[in-house]
Amino acid sequence: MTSKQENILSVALKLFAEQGFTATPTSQIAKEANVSEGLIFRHFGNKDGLLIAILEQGQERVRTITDDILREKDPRKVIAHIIDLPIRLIEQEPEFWRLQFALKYSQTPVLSTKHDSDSIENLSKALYHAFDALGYDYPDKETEFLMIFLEGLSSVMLSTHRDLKSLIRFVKVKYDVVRVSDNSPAKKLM
Amino acid sequence: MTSKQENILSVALKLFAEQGFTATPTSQIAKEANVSEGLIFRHFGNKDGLLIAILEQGQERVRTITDDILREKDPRKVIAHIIDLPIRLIEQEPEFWRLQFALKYSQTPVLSTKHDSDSIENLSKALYHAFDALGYDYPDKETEFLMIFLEGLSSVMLSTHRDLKSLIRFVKVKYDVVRVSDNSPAKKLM
Amino acid sequence: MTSKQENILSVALKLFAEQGFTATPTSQIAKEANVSEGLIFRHFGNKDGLLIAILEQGQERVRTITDDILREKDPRKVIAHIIDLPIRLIEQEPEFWRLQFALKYSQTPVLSTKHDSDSIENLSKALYHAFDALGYDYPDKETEFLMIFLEGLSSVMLSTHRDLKSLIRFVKVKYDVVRVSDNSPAKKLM
Amino acid sequence: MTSKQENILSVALKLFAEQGFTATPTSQIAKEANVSEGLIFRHFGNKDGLLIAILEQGQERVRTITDDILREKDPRKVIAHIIDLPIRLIEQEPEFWRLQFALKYSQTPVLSTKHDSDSIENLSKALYHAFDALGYDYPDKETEFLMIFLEGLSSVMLSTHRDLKSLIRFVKVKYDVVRVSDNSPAKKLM
DNA sequence: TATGAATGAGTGTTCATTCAT
DNA sequence: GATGAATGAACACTCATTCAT
Repeated sequence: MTSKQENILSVALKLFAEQGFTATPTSQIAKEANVSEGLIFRHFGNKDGLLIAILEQGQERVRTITDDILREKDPRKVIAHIIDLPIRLIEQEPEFWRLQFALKYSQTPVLSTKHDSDSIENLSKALYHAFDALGYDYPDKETEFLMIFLEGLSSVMLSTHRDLKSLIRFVKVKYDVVRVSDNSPAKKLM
Repeated sequence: MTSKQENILSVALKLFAEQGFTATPTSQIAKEANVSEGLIFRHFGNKDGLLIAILEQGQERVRTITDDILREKDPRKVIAHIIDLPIRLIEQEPEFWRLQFALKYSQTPVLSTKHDSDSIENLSKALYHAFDALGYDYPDKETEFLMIFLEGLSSVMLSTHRDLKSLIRFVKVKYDVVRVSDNSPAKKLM
Repeated sequence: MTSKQENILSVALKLFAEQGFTATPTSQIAKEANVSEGLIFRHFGNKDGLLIAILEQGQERVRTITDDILREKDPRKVIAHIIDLPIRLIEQEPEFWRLQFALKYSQTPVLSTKHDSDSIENLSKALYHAFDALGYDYPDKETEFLMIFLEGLSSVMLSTHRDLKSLIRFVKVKYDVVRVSDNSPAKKLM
Repeated sequence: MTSKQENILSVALKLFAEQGFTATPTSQIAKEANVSEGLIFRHFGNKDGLLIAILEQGQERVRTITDDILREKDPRKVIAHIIDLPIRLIEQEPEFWRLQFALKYSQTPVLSTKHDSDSIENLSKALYHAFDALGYDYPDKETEFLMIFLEGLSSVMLSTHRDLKSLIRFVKVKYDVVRVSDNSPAKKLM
């Protein structure tokens, strides 16, 4: 991968995230990447190809993080890590995730890219096993519930500037996956 | 509002939801609404004006539903109704909500329409009072948590075809806002 | 001529003068004249018809002024009056003349309206006779020269905001058609 | 400047002069210049940009002629050259001047191009010095008078097909800036 | 007489994509 | 590999004009 290629990729990700995929002309990408417009098509075939390359590159980076979690054995730690996942991922590369969410609802046929469904599937399984190991009555429902909450959490993180750190701690306490310091008022919940 | 105007509005909502706002040409709207393209601009000024008209019309219908909930006094019923809200709203007009979510991430400046932030704000307050009345230790956090879950729930309902009825029941049981039938195994959770 | 018709005519003249004929939409005329757009077409057939009505109405008013001059017998007074003509006409209805000049170069096929060529022809003849009566060697050339100067004068009056009063006086002195007061320095010219 | 660019420029000048700026669609320019419509916008940004390019190109050519005059020292020759200017300029590029005059009255905001005001300003100064050097009592008025006549002369040349050669000779004799042949009757005027 | 909803041809402009160099 | 001139199919939008009421 030449430096020009990298350049195109990172500029395009930034612009797609800021302005949207369709609203970003290839001419603007070329200009801001200091590259001729033709080069984009030489390397990525067409505009969709460019988007796919960005998505694949991003998912590669995501996998390195989720794989870590999947290796974890302690069920409480699994749950805690998964609760931490949205904030970790989004803080690491907000542009990629903003684009990801935008595409999800954009009805662009390109969204037929595998998405991140594989990773999600694996995380769901890990979460199920964790809830099961901890003796939850309905580990499947608990899994679904928490995963959907995290989906919402990601969504809110991306569309507002709210500080969600304390909420995340609250959730961990709720699931009893964090050591509660004595001076913390969070003792009995629900 | 003439019948042609109604026609334009409903066709546009359908197409915007299916294909996205920017990806839908006004020419297509005109053709499918059996109307000249110029008429769209005569009535709504420009394409953004058409979108805004659709959004306002939809929010009007949303308000009639949320207003009902805000009149409810029993805290358990408030919570139950709010949990039911996503499925109620989305089943009633899935196209409107698909469009709403798409716009949220589309970076289109048009999304500066107040959104449904007013309704959400009011529902949050009602939820807070309900949790407070029921003696929850951290009603603010509980509110935030549940609202974000519901955000995720809506998102999932729109992007997949999963059946979420049983999950919703599970959540209601979790919050103890539904009469649990004897043969139901859901008694103690978490 | 109903009051609505008058209204359309005067609003259209104003707008045509300010923005140009082609650049002024009939919709704007209708709105500013508090009249439905259809009415314009009912009365004047089409947009060109409206322009022609404006032009004819204006030329009627012009003729009443030029006819006065044509009745004058004293050659010096004829010349003086004709020199005064541009400023008199333009100060009286600047909008009409701005429109007239704009049309002259606009290549709009409508410019084939007789223009004011009749009046100009008659004024030229009167000027010729005046110069002839005063013993000018080349009354035809003098006439052409002065008429063209007045054309330029009109043009400059319309396109700039220069004060041309003193120049006009200078021209009258040049042609010896005004009583020069003793304290005036303009005694010998050229 | 590629040959296609030149092509666009010359075709556009011709059409703008013949039909007017607003009345000439870019599609027609493209067709007659054997060029895709998009190319016009690639090179000149928008239709106004095309007009500006035409105007600047024309003014460049004008300056080479006026600069010649400004180098002249003999006051009589200065006056004679300036009297000759309209016919020289307009015969050289009638289309450019027809366009220039059309724009002057068109109320198009594009006319804010400096116009040829610089050149005119300089010519006025040269004329003033010439009249001054020749001992005219009111060189400023004489300058204004002649400049305005020339404005009218240009206007008439563009809007009619009259032959103005003999009038121009008459004017030069009037200002005593041309050698009068013996058989010419024009000796003393006014 | 007067309205205003409706039309449809056209206008300037954008943009992904191609291709000769 | 890399450029940038060139294309052509769209696109949002305008506007004179018609017509039922």
